[in-house]
Amino acid sequence: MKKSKDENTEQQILEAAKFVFQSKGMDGARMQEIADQAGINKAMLHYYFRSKQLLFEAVFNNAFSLLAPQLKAILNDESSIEDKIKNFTSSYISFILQHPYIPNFIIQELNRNPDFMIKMKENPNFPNLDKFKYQLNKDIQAGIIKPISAEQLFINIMALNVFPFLAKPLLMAFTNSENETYSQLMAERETEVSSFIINAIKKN
Amino acid sequence: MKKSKDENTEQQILEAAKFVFQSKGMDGARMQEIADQAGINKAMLHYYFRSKQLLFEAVFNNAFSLLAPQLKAILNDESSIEDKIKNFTSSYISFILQHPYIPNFIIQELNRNPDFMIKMKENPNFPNLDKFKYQLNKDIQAGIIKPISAEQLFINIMALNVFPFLAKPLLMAFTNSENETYSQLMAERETEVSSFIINAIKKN
DNA sequence: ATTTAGTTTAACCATTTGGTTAACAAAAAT
DNA sequence: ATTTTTGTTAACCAAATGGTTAAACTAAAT
Repeated sequence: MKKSKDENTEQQILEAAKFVFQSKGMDGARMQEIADQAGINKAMLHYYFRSKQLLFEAVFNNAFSLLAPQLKAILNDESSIEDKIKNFTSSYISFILQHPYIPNFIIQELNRNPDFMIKMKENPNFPNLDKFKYQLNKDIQAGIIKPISAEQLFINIMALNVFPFLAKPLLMAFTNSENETYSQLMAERETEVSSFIINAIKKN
Repeated sequence: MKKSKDENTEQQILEAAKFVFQSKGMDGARMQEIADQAGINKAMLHYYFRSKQLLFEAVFNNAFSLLAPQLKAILNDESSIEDKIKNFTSSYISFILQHPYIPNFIIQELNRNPDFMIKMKENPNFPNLDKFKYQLNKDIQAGIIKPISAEQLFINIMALNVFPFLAKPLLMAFTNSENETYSQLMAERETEVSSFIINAIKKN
């Protein structure tokens, strides 16, 4: 069997497809551009992935499976609520530095085709809020944390972490920053965001 | 001159284009679909707007000029910081109910083509943070509010308000809600978000 | 009544695009 | 050594797409 050769090509295609799909979206991406980016013939894309749709789904699933563990950490590990918030904030920011296009890509494509989410949810280890909710309610009853629903707190944590990267062009304009100063703003958020959240929910 | 007729057609085109562009984006939108939606011949689109690009820009600018006043309110009116946060939160949520596609559309298209923002910024009455910053610093020095940069606070306010609508499909999955229960969650946020922010920044 | 100017349509066009095919190359298996 | 399987390419194809054109239609101005 030829192994090295085709696994290599398949990987090259996925790399190229990831680059093109994540920067232009499903509708804006062109099969020819992906082939050029991978340095191969366009027919190879169909040889390995059959159609644009299936190649796209491969890229999307890859991206989603990178994001999921980030979320599981905050929802299911054993640390305290306060530590979870701190850990999530700092790990999310370093995640973004490695995969800057992922959040935008996922949000954009989910809005284009919300059915994607249905398939994802069928996965039995799709993250859920149960543990986080239980833990939060315990802290609320113990009087450590002000009353808030787990759903709302989860949304707030996600919002404060993810939004600044989604809305980068808009926020750069409003805060009157260049690329560099905006990155600085984002770096400051690593501590800023978690203390903001903790101030909001902690009883004094 | 025939006036009523053509102004009507132009308006119908804009309505249809808004619908199609805002739900499918520039790349996903088809001129034929816009024409069908408007109930007219495809050639009319070019007669009135010359090209897909120009028609798109008309729709984009319309959308943006609906959003801008929302932001100006929080940045430039005379109320206290606390009131601004409350007002923005509740007015933003009712804005979304009237124009549910706008935030997604703007964020998506700005990421596709950040140069759009450059033209917008050239507008002399493009919103800026100066007044908000001055007002916030005064409150911080007076000891009413904990130290935080105006940029970070502004980002946080935007994030908490806008993100839940951008990430609706994702958050519906995580919070395990259907359309109806998710709308309820959003309704709760009208008070939830502003008290969350105020708790985070107010000195006790 | 006729000219004039703007509006609308059907038919058409060139290009782009996702996808296919048939022939060729290179390993593996026999 | 030769057959078979797998990988790769260039050329091709049909459908879709943004855009154009020339003719027909409409209503106001003369």
